[in-house]
Amino acid sequence: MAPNLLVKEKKERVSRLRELEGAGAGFTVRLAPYPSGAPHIGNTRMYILNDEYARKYNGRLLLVIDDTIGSEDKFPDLESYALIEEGLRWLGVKWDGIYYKSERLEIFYSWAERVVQKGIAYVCMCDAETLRSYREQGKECVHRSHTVQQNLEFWTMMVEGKFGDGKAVLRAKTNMNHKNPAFRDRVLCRISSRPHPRVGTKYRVWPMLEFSWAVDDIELKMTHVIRGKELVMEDMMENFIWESMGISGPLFEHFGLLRLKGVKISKSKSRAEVASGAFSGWEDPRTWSLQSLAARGFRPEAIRSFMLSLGMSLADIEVPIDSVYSENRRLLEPVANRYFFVEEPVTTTVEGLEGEVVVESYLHPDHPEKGRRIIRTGAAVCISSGDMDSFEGEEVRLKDFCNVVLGRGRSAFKGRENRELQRIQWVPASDNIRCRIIMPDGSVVKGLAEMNVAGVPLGVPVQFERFGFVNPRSRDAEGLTLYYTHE
RNA sequence: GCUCCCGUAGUGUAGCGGCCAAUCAUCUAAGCCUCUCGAGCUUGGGACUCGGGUUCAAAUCCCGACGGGAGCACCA
Repeated sequence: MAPNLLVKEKKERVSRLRELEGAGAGFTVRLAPYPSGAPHIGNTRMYILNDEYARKYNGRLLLVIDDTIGSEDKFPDLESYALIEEGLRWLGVKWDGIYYKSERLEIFYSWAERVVQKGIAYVCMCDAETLRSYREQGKECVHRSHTVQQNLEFWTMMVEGKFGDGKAVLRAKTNMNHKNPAFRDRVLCRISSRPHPRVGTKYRVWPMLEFSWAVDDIELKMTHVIRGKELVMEDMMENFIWESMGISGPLFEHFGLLRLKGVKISKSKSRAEVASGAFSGWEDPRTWSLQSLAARGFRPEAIRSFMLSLGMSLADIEVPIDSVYSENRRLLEPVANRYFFVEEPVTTTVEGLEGEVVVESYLHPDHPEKGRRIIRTGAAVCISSGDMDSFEGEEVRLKDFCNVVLGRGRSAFKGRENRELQRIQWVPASDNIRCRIIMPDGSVVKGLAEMNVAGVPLGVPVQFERFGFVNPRSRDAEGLTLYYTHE
């Protein structure tokens, strides 16, 4: 190959994902969201990486809804299934098949039996506390020495409902003296009679994450598992089970923990707030759900390129949310039309101005071909109270219109020629549209926009000059409701 | 405490034995441009945690220290 081609290729390398060991034909990975609320920005790293690797290797991406029974404060709900698919579609993630853990209990049961038969799992009837303290002490309990036959019987009793909730669990027989206390005889299956949104009370024994995956990573023929590194312990469990059974499983790949500075996400809190009405719904920006990002006018590609820029680094990182914003701004900036908006308006009348004035400006200063916008105004205009506070008594330019010495109530006209003055946005006092803007923290900013905004299409972000990008969402008699995207 | 992981500019990231007086993005400073405190253009700023070792050669390999993070749930 010619050397100049090599150089070119090196320059075009734009955050290319590193190669995965053993990736090739048949490459299969999976996405395993848990349906306890809408998917949020924090979940997208896992989504994007799996999706992107599946594309890179021309492989398969399976969507496996991880809807086991969960816990007291983390349980599946029906609404979330749809929210997940909707969110993923918006993100541009394409899956080649969808599975539900809740439909695969029989498969887990048969594996559980095999595991018991192999002698690498036993039914333990210690309560949670005893179990934990024994694990800490490295002490074996009496149940550990039961025979395979006894364990098989106990297991059958578990499945048949002879034990109450929490009265028995299936545990892996790893090693109670394992140097890593977290690895000592972990629980594989437990009993919960809580009704499941899809299968009700049909099943009472549910697998833990690591066991369900020890099964499904084989059953669904995964070649690789790309997951956060908080799950390395689970890899160890899966590997233990596979090794004990003499089968080989997929390769594990991890990425480090990502924290977004300026973003606090709690799915369970969001769910509670959405349910109580404290949040307006899953579109409420405070949920940081994909639905809310869509409502704010984010481009899914911005999320994708941001996540890809982090790569597969194992380091735990904290990145300011502004990095995501600047990624999105890059996409919005060239296409978003510009309009005037004034926050908390105050009226001032330009003295010495008669009749109606027609003001023309561009929809986008960098793209004159997009056309012009026209504002017809009288002498009375509204400006934001913030600008009034800052510039009262000074000569400023009402952008594209005229220069005035700003005063409360009345301003003195200083000519229309374009001069180098502080420029401020304004709207005609008589002809404007009321706007309410939902801010990322859930607060509402009220103000007035020029009338051209009234006809703007919903769902297409625009820029309110010197205010920020906003996404028009709905229109009613009260005016326009928009979501604030970012600066 | 125990186990594991990580440590390149402010924040991320590339590099993974010589081409590195270290890439890119963001950030930041100045200038140009612009009827937005936007965008664009130009120029500049800023980093291999520390200490040993291996080697002709180390950001890259080894050891130790220090710092950060995660796991130690009958959640995922």
